[in-house]
Amino acid sequence: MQNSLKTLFPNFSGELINTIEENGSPQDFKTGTVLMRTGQYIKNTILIIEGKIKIFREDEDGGEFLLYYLHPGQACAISMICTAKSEKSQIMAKVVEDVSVMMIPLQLMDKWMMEHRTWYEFVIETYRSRFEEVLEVVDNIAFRSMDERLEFYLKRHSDSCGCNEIKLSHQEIANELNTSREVVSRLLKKMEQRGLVKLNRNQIELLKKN
Amino acid sequence: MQNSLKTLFPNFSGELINTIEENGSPQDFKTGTVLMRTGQYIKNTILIIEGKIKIFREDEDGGEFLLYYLHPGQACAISMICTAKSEKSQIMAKVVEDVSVMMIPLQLMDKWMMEHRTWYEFVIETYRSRFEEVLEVVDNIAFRSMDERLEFYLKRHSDSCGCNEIKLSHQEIANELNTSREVVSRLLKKMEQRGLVKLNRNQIELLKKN
DNA sequence: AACCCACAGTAACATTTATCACAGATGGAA
DNA sequence: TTCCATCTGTGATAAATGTTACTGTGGGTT
Repeated sequence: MQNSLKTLFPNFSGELINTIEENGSPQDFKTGTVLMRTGQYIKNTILIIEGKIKIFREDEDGGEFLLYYLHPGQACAISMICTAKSEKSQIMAKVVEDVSVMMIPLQLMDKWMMEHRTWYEFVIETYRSRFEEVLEVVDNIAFRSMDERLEFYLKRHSDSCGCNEIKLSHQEIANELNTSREVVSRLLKKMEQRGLVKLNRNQIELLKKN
Repeated sequence: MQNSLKTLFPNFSGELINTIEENGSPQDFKTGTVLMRTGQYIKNTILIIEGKIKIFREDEDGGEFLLYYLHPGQACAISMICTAKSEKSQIMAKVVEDVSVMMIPLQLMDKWMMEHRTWYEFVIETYRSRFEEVLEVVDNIAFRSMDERLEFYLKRHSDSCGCNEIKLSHQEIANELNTSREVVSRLLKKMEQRGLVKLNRNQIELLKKN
């Protein structure tokens, strides 16, 4: 574990790593677990060691909208800022690939910010990059139509897993883009005709165009 | 000026106020000035003393999309986080009501974060609340249709100015919601029929329902 | 007054997206 | 194999939004 932290968070000082070891509690969660729910109070922040977590918004009718994924070596930005006042969560966090995480009590956040330069930098950078990512999401829904958003979504997925096969059903994709399955099926079919993808059951293969 | 800072940022310690006085440079900008442009490097952060600044995204074709407004007593969250590396701006900032601001060189940010507890808390809180605001924006475009978004937009405006008369042309509103004037006109007309607003030239009066 | 111009209303039409309805395909379980 | 559940494809239609085109209106200018 010590090893994992060191390699996953290479910028952390040795001292900080030790502090994390002492104060954090390692935990595992199965795919499907909801780690955080809108309106719920946040008591911990999370460092991801392994697996994948989906961060999304949910509306009253249960509609979803994907914001971003958290991967190993990353942390939940939102929880890191809800600091002192242990604010309510404005997002949902759901495990999409079995995770192993390090839970860190929120009350340590402020302390560490002052004591550990590398922690401070990590928090700021995490927050900055998440904000940026959300702004990109805003761009997509504000300026682009469904077909472009779908392409962007697929590309992001393949970037994130480093492979060209995306193992998701049309329904799942539709959920994350907050549209309907039929729309996704149709648009994917068009993409296939344009030679951008190859469609199989439960799997979409991205064909590099270049 | 000293007085303004004290009243506008009541949580700042006296010491911090002095430091700001010494290092910041007060500046005024006229309505219409673009303070920050997408892709531009950020060298300063800004405390708003007076006036109003609009923060929005812009696409390749010049389409706009409103994120939020900055009022007196607030600061530009984005610039505060682009800290050390003086990152590029991902947003546009435009003066919509003559402003008087305090410019603070970015290289002081990290230093102050460590030295001034009240500055640290202000930055964190600013960032948290802006993130939250942007998430609300995401909700609106992801889950709501144009008529609901328009109502929300009008309400936000009247809240922000504390009055019920919104002095904007349909065109301006359409720009900020990234739609067309015709659509805004249509929807406003429907709202008038439902008794929610009263329409005048260059002015929309919100009628309290209840 | 005569004119101009930004603003507002509205009809007609195009396009995009959502919804409904159903059929076929695939793979695993019995 | 047979059966069933899930996934996928597709047409028909509805609803929302965007686009084009034109009219009217009010205020300010000359």
